[in-house]
Amino acid sequence: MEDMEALPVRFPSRQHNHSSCVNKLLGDAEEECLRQKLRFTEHRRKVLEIIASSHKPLGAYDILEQMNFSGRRQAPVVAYRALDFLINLGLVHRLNSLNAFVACMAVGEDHTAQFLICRQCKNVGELNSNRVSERIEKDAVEAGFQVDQQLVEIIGICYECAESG
Amino acid sequence: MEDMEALPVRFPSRQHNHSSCVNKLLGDAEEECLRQKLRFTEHRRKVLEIIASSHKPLGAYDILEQMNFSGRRQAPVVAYRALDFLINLGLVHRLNSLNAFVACMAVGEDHTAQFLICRQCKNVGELNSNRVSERIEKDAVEAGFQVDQQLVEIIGICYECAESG
DNA sequence: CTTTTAATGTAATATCGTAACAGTTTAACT
DNA sequence: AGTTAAACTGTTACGATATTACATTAAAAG
Repeated sequence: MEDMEALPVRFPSRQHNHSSCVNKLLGDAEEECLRQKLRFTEHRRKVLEIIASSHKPLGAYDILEQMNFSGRRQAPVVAYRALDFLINLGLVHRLNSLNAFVACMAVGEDHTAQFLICRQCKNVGELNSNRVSERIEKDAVEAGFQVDQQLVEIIGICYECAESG
Repeated sequence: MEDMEALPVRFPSRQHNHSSCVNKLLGDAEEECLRQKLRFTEHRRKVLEIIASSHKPLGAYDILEQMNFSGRRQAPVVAYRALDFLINLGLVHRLNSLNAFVACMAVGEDHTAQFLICRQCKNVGELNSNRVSERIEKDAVEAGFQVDQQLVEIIGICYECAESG
């Protein structure tokens, strides 16, 4: 018997409005930092803002380029430090197959994420399937392996790209 | 009801003898190249040999270092070209989370692989669970996504490391 | 108001990967 | 065999990604 619960999936549609999700994410970040007594500094806010403004994955150096507020070029490590922070907080995910970063689409939902990477439009969605993560966990354990972390990246064609040929 | 078939998993044990699997892999490679009329050149043989001699993932530059047969240092592109070839043939896998490469442990079995990466001993195993790959495929499709490729890397502690504390 | 912890600034460098192009070898076809 | 086409190699240079190290400043805790 299949599990019948709805499958939580988030894939950005074309007419999707970014500004609302940017605001949501910034709010979540502030809240979470307050709760955990962490500092949501300018760099961190800026990096989160940049990432959240794109559903296409951004490289660290792309982000860096957009950080030139003061006309001054920042050193790479500035971006990486902020990214590390945001990743630890669960606000940003790293896509290993692309060396790139995306904003989390399911903050605070205690989710395990599988990433859906469209090789045509380059958008990235998040499939939050507990069935997948549990299947992986079970099979790994059955194989004698204790799981700490799962990295699942699924490459293919998203719905909208498939529709429009 | 669970699927009761045995779960194919390959994780190198400590007393594992490499030389036999190196030979097996080289044989498979030759055979496959003959079948597909591809050339199994010196570089390709050497790179496969190097990778197969380690169950720990090797970076491209680690491999390169071991390619100094003629005393001469090879250019990086030499290693990358051979790696591309071997990956396309399914003899070598790339681990995206490590920027590193491992020999395939299930050549010719038409498998989908999930990698088990022990963060203690650094050995890498291969879980070839169709249940996992099918679960991913089904859930992605249900989410409107057409899957071309799955990347699954599982990080944790292998059986032997868990045993020995 | 001092201690100590966290974050930043800055420079340098390590690591990973590819582009471009000339030259050579191998295979395929008269 | 001789010619052509395709694949592979050698070499240089460079691009892209990421980290180390250390001095300085800002914030929180006592």
